[in-house]
Amino acid sequence: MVVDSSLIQIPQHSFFNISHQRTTIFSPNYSSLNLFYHPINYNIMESPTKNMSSPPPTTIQFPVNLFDGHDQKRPLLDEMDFFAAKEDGNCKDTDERKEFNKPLELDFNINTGLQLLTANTSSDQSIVEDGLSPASSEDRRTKTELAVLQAELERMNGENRHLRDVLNQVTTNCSTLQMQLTMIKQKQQHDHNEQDDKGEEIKQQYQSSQMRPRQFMDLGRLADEPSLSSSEGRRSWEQSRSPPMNVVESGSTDREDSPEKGLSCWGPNKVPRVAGNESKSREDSTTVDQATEATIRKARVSVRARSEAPMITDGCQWRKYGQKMAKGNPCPRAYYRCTMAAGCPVRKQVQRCAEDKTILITTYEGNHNHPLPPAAAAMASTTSSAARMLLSGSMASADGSMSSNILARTLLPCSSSMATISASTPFPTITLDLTQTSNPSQFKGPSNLFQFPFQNPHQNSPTNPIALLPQIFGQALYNQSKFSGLQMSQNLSTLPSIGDTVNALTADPNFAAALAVAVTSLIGNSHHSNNVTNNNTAAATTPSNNNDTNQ
DNA sequence: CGACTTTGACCAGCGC
DNA sequence: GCGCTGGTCAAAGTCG
Repeated sequence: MVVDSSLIQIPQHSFFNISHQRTTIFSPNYSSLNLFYHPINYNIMESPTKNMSSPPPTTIQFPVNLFDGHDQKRPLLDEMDFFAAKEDGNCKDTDERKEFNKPLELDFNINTGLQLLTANTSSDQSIVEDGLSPASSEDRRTKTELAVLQAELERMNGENRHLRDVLNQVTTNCSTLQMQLTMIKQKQQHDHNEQDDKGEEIKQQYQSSQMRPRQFMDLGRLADEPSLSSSEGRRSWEQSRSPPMNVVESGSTDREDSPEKGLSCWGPNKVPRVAGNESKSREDSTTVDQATEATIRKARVSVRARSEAPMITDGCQWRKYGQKMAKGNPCPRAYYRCTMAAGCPVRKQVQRCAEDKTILITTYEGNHNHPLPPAAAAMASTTSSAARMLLSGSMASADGSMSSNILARTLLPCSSSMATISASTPFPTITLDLTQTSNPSQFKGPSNLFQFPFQNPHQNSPTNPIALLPQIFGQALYNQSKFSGLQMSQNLSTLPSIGDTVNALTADPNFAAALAVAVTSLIGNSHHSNNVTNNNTAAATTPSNNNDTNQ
């Protein structure tokens, strides 16, 4: 509602009572002034912090800042078409309106940049002191309660966010410890078996079968526990042909200082350079940190997901720099590098599965050296965690691959068979298979490590496996085939914070109930409200477009 | 015109 | 040493 300051003039100490389609102006001089909105031109300027598409609360009172330099002896105003004065061409001028137009010609300034929900309480106080009706006092009390509830909402929001961060950190640490414990148990089990009555031949077979996975295990130790680096692990690594050996230069890493930091967002590093013979002369001088860094960089996370789109959207910006026909696959493999920051070493490969072309295989490699948007951070966190679990993994099996029970439980709580770790490739690779149907009820666990940070109402089909993808990856990996890139980018850039609010509101039923009571009490004062208004009011009250909140 | 994609060339590692 | 393969580069083309 845009009120031109030159249109109407209302005496001091008046205030508005805005309800749906009607605005009542209470004034000591006038009994009441009812202003009927033009339904079609219902356009209210709200605070910039609020959603512009959300209509105001159904019933709002706000003081009117007046200056009265004109005739106070105006006729008693009863009702008027609020838009008649501005839209003469569109409205039929009744005699009644013409009567009203006379006083509206007086200059008057109403600031309706409506801070409707954060009204000045001091002004409210002045209203009370000016001797208002009991009904308005009741409204003021309701309004105050609403303000208190909003403050409480914000406080709980922040608290919820903080607790979730803490929970994620604790869960991550727990997962790491769990894997390390399992690693120790398995090692002890193997040692015990070796000490029993197994012959040397069996022992050699076991060691042979363990060779490649042990590389990862030892390197994982290097990554997570530099002080525990074993010479065996280093030898295994140095005997490997993996390119990380050839790392000439490696940037500093923050992983040693704070593993959680590395998990929350891929830390910075420099682009390692592969330089054949040159690096060989430096092998002896290669530090553990460099090997670790190279290992982290070369560790790959492969995501299998059904998608008709040529590439899944993960929140990052990618630039295609090559395409090759891979052996044994009629579909070409595309190479992308991250372009969100100059020199970002992160790259990914996108290729369709040869057996099932509806499956899109995306392989990530490297660490981002720049801040990430929330959606990309969620993705990066997931893949980084997967890579770290891979590098610290101990779930070795005799066939060269690793069973993924623990990894699946920790990384992908929704499924126990989605994650596999492969040692058959030159680089340690973890594959997250999201093409399998999983039980959506398993997502309901209270402390999943990778809770979906926000939801998209368009894709919450629990029976659709692809719909589970964003829930796992914070929606970053969602198949974009059904949405435009613009829409998705907007969602990714704006929804996380909204999602936090949504989660905060929906997570606590008591809070939701309290909020519902507050909203109901607010809108209950309006007798002209309809369902649409109620919904919009709730949307304007809650700082998000919460489609899932049951109120 | 800048950003991006395409595509052939180039390089390194590996197996024979 | 040669060929194969994966990965990358960079010039040319395309697009908005």
